[in-house]
Amino acid sequence: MIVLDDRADDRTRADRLVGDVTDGILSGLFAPGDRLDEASLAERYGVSRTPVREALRRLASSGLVETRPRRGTVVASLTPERLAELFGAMAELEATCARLCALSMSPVERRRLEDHHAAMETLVSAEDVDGFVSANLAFHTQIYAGAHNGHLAEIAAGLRTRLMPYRRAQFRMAGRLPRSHAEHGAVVSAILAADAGAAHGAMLRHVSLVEDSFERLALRRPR
Amino acid sequence: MIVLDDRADDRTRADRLVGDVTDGILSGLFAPGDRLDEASLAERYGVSRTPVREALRRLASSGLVETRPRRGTVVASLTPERLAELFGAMAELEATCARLCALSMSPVERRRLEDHHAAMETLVSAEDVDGFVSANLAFHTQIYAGAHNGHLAEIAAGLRTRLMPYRRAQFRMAGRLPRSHAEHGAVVSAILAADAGAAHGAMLRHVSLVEDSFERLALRRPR
DNA sequence: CGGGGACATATTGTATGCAATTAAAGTCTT
DNA sequence: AAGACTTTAATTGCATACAATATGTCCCCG
Repeated sequence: MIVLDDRADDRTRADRLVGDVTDGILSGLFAPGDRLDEASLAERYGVSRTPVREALRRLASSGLVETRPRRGTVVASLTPERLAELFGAMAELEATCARLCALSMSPVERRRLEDHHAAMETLVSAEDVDGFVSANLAFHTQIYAGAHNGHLAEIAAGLRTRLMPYRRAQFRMAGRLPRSHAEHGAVVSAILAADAGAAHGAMLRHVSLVEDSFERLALRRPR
Repeated sequence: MIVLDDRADDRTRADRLVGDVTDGILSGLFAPGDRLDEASLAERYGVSRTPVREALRRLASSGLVETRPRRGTVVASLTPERLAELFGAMAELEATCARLCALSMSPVERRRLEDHHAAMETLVSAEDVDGFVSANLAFHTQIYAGAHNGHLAEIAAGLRTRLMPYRRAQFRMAGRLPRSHAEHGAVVSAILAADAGAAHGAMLRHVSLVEDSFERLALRRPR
């Protein structure tokens, strides 16, 4: 039997739609406030309304879109206040993870974190923004994992993806790379020294500074 | 003209099912590990499979049930490790909120918190467990609100609800009421003194102790 | 007597049709 | 001409039918 492109994996259509629509939102194809009409999405992706509905419901529970009964779904548009809350929550969560890392990371984990941070130095000198962005994600993921609390890690990672679209241009700001790297250094040192308070503070400062740079960006290009 | 309770019932069937099935799980009607078959649920609640599916998906995203593609849905059974993670995450979140309270509660909020705590003294002396449980929820809710971060508050409140069934019997343990009240006292003092570190520590200890008492309970009555 | 495989059954995933509700356009009255 | 009511179009909510897949059973073979 000839199997067309449809049978690549056992993921359901709704699963794939969640990914596709998420990408659409993150890429700007669907802008905040845009109406996500079930029939149009179904046609666009070549499926029926049923899996589209399921995907939209899941996106709603993750906060990427907002659905009101019988009134349809729109891409979530975050008010500046709400956005600040999300950034603040993420900063606190990451700081908490860093604190737990300082307390409970295994020697191997500490070593890997140190190595990873050292390796990022190269990316900074080369001004390899894309490489840094990707390594940065890995760095923070290591922090989540080092907290040894899967649920905290889930929450933090979820928040990070959700805030991704609002952070894209950040690392392209002049001098942001070396600064981020230096801040990472403070976090790593504190964790290696098992200084919980310092790790918390350093991470809180780091993520909050990223937030600041976002806000300056947002002010320059409102809406 | 006559627009009294327009909010009467715009809830969808799926909305109601989420509530019903949640109650069923929390009340023990559906035990962890039980299979939640779409057709049976549809018949039981007198609806079609469509809203049942939607409700199950939402419950899955809240963590109350687990769904695997083409393999159906079962009531989530938390392993002891997973449960410990959830309690740990809640402890950290509440501690973070307490820390933020110490830093940023308004004078009015501090006053209200102090008053509320003082009023709980009466419930302790009277050994009014139900009253204390309810006042306890209000106490922690004030802490969430005092952090001035709606998203953190949402996460913390969600976790608290999810863990509710595992905490029910706790306050009935001998001597738990006065002890909890004393721990609250430490938190309140630290917040009133604007001592962020102490507030964090006191809340972390408080919630972790509650967790301990749960674990002793769970060990005594396994499954 | 045990194991592997084909078949049967049950359950989920998807599509489609209909009903209910909302938002909007148009009409009528004052 | 402005506002309110009626009507109309569009979209969501729900039900049902069909398709695809996992699970359980039975038989055959070793």
